Amino acid sequence: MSFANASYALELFLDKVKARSTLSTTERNALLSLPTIPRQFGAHREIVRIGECVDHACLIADGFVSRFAQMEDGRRQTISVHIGGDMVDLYSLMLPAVPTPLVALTPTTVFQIPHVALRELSFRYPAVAAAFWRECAVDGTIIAEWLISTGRRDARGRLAHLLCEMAVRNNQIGRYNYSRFPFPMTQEHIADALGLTSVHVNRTLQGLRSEGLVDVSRREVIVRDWNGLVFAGEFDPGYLHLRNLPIAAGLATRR
Amino acid sequence: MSFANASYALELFLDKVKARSTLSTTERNALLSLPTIPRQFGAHREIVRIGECVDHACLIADGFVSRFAQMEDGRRQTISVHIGGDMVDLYSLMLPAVPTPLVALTPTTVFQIPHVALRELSFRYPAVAAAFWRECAVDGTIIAEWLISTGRRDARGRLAHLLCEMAVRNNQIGRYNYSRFPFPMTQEHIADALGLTSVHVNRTLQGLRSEGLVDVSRREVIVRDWNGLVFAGEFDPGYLHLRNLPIAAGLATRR
DNA sequence: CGGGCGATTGAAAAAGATCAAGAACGGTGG
DNA sequence: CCACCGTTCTTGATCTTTTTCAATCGCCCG
Repeated sequence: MSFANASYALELFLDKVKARSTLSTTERNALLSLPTIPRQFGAHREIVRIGECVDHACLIADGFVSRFAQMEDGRRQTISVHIGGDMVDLYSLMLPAVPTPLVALTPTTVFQIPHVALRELSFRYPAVAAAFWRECAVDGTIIAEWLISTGRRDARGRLAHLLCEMAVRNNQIGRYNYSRFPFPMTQEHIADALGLTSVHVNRTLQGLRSEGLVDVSRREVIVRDWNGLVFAGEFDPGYLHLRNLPIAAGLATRR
Repeated sequence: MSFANASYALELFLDKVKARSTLSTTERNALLSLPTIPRQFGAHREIVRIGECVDHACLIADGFVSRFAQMEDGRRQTISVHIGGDMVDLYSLMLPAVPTPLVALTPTTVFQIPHVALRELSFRYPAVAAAFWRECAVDGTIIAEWLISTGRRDARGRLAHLLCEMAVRNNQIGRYNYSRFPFPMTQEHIADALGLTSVHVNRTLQGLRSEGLVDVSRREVIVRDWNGLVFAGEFDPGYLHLRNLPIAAGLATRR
């Protein structure tokens, strides 16, 4: 089954926006009528290049995308990863010069939405402008959470936290549940996202499997013990700002 | 000399906004007439508490403030640090529930600006709204840069990067130059900002000093070799989005 | 069937954490 | 001005985590 059509993607995005902001019917419909330019990207293709000055934002319909920084010696740090329904670079409306490139990890369908259209929509409906602004703020809190994880958790904790986040986000778009979702990152990609080496990710993954917490393969994640994984990652989903999260009890909480 | 008056603080903030957005005279004046509620905080006092739902943003006039996350076992990760002229939590306009507390490291003068006033201003002047939104986006890129640093640089690189950033930001508010600026963080604070232990920060600091790059004390930073420090931290100030940065040649660049 | 990418393993080295103790510093009260 | 106290800094020794390097394995795809 294919998820690669524009109105479906816009609906996924709207679902997420609705979980964080309140919009009237008119505003929702206006958002759903945003113009879109379909684009296909093969695996490993760059969706936006560093330095480029973009005049559109990218809405992912299907696929898996990551944003990363690259150092001169080749080291990489992934800043965010994205799945269907994510408006990957809404912030580009305010900062059109791309600081960190976007790459497709799997074949990906993207709908480009012109900045002019987004601006016009925000101008006509202040509530939509606020909602967009709020989405950007949430993106910031997610990056902050990654910083916390990278700065203060060991490899096992970081891995568990990342997997929990991806479980919840996949669940939110309604395609999958917590116990099993697609996960096309290589161990190298995971390492880049967690500030580790792929060798260490490999060994840590084996640890999580042998603890009976989770199985991670190149295609998908199978969660064996959700509460255990949440505990290992000290995962508290509040930072994702999704209302009505059907999370099981026993979540770690930060003081 | 005291920097603790509201119009001076607003001017500092406006200077930064102007470096990133274009505003008309009317808009600038409107921004400068924002109402402010002065607050004083002693060292180690919490400026906003976690979980609290705020109805104002905090503009720092004078002092040094940090935002941090705390784990259950007491480990801390600092997410951002702030100096005079920073509107620390503009994002709270969109996400009023405080996810990470703010603490004063030194005696600090804060001017609280009511959300209603900020909202009214943005409503009347769309360019101001855009400027605020852009400020939030820049805050996000700074956090992303911290993530990159924490994920992919060793202790020496992280330290150098942090010191370069603070040099530039202090310089931007026009009080100090690159070679010497106040820096009231303890080695423990620095460790919390870099995802290290204070012991390791201590040793790394000694390394930087013996390399002749920089002297860091509890009061101030004295930069001995700016280019060397920039190189050590692979520092490229672009992410701060400050126009007309009078940076010396020889900056590291990311591909 | 072959090639290539990604996963896996082992051994050794390095970076950083931990623990514990002592020195220096900064501010306070007498 | 000095003595004292708590905080911060400094140091050494040791332990742990993670990286590095190098080799092999295995699987998927053309």
